[in-house]
Amino acid sequence: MSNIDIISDKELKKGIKQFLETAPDIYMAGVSVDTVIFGFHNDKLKALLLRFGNTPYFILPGGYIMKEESLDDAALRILQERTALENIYLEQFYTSGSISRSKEEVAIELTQKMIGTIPHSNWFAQRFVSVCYYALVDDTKVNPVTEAFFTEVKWFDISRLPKVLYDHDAIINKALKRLQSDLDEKLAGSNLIGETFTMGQLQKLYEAVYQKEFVRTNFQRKILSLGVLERLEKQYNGKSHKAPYLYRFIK
Amino acid sequence: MSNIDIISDKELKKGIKQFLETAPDIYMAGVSVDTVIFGFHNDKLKALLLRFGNTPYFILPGGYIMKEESLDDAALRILQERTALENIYLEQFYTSGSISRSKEEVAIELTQKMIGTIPHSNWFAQRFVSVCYYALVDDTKVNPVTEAFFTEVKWFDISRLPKVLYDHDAIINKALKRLQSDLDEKLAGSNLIGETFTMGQLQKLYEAVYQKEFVRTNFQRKILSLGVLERLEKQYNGKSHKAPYLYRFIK
DNA sequence: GCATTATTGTATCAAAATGATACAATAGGC
DNA sequence: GCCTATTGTATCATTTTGATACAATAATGC
Repeated sequence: MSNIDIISDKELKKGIKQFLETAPDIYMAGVSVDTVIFGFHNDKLKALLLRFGNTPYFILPGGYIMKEESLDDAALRILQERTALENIYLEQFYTSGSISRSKEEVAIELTQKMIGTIPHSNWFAQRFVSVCYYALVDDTKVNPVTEAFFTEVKWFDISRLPKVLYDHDAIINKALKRLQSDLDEKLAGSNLIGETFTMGQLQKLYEAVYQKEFVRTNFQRKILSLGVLERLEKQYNGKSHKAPYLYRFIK
Repeated sequence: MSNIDIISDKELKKGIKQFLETAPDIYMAGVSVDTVIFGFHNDKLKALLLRFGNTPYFILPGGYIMKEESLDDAALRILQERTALENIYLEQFYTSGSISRSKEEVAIELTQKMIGTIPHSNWFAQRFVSVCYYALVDDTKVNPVTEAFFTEVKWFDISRLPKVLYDHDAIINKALKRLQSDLDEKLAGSNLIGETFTMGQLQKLYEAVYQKEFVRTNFQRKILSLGVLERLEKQYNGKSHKAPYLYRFIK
C-alpha cells in the first residue's frame, strides 16, 4: 500500500479542530456520502475500506456535500480524492437513514478517545443521512490516498470483510446486490477489468460478482451471443496449452 | 374527491408562518422525503399528485423527517397522513440532490406569491436533498387528505401526467422502472390489486405496469407456474360466457 | 330447448434459450 | 513426437417461450 502516512495525534487533533470549524460554512448539514469502491484482483471482488484511526475497525470512504454541489458531483469528488482516478463508473444505490446508525457506540467512543468530546450541538455531532454510491475501478490504476482520521486504506475480499462500523456491512451487501443486477443490464463489468482480457478472466469476474460458478462452455456461448465483445489476437502467455483469444468490450 | 377544503389565503399564510417557526425544532434540516403513490384503477396505473396552491402545477406528496425518526418511518408517516392507510408497501428507490432542483423558478415564484418572500437564511429556503419512496396502495381504501399548501389531491394516469414541478417527472419515471423490476422479483403486485381477482384482471395490472401487452394464454401459464397463486371458486358475473376463476396470492 | 356469442382454461405445436457433455485444436513441456 | 492443460466449438437433451388451436361454459335470444 502506498501513500500512507500515519499522522501523530497532535497533528490529527489540530486537523480535526480546523475541519470542525470550517465545515459548517462549506458543507451541507445532515447529509453525507458513502462509497463502496469495488475492484477486481486475483480473481476476487474487493472493496476499499479505511481504517478508523488506529483501531481494528474499518469504514467506507465517505465525505460531505458542498453547499452548491450535486450529490453525484460530491460522490465523484470524494472518489477522486480517495483514488486519484478520473472518469469513475458510479451508481447511487441506497440512502441510509436509520437512527441507530447515528448512535454507533464504538464510533462515538473512538472519536472521543481520539479528539475529545464533541459538544452535542456541534455540526459534526448531529444526525446524518448517508447517500450511498458504489464505484467500479480498475484496481491497477488506483492510488489509495489516506487522510488524517483514517490511517490505512486497504482492499478487502468481499467475502472476508473486517469489522466495520455503523451499518456499513449491510450497505456493502446492498451494493453487491445492485452490482449484480447492473452487471446484467448495464454491462458494468467493463469497468472492473482491463481493456483486453481472455474469456477465462471475464468468467472469473462474473463468478466473483455473482459468487457462484458458471459452466465454461455455456458462459462463453452466452456472453458472445450478447454481441458486446470484440475478438482480438491470440494471447501467447507461455503456458503449454492452446492460447486463448483476447477480447475487448465494444465501445 | 373527498376531504378537500380550500383554505382562504389569510388562513394559509398564518398556517405557513406557524410551520416555518416550529419546523426547525421538529425536523431535520436539508433532507426531505418524496413519495410516488401508485394505485391501479380502470385497468390503468395511476399516481397520486398534489396541486400546488391554486396553480395548474402538481407535485409529489412529501414531507420532512423528524429529528429522531428513521427515513423509512418518515416515509410511512407521510403516507399515512396523506392516504389514511396502515401497512403500506414501501420501497426507497432514489435520492434526488441536484442543485437545479432547489432552484426551481416556478416553485419559488409561486411560493412568493402565496406566502411572500422567505428570507434566504430561512430553514425552508435552504437546499434540500430528497429521499424518494414509492408506495403501492389499494386505491379503493385510500382517502386522500389535503393540507394547507396543497389544495387538491388527484390520481393521474401514469401516461397522462399534468405539469409537475421540480424534477418530479423524472422521479416518477424512475419509480415506475423500479416498480417494474420489483413486480418480477418481489411479486409486489399483490399490493395493487384486491384480495381476490380474475386472471384477466391480474393481466391488466401487469400490462399497466409494464406498459405493454401480453399474450393471454402464455401470461396465464407463466404466472401459474410461479406457484404463488391460489385458485378459489368461480366468479359468476352475469356475463354470457364461461365464468373465470378467482385467484388469490398465497401469503 | 338449442344454437349463438364472448370469454376462459388447457393443449399443442415450433422456436429459442439453457444445461450437460463430447471432442477437436493447440502451445509448450518433456 | 507424445503428453498435458486449456480453449473453442459442436451437439445432444431439457426447459422456457411464442404462437395457435380448441374445448368448455355462462348467459342470450329464438
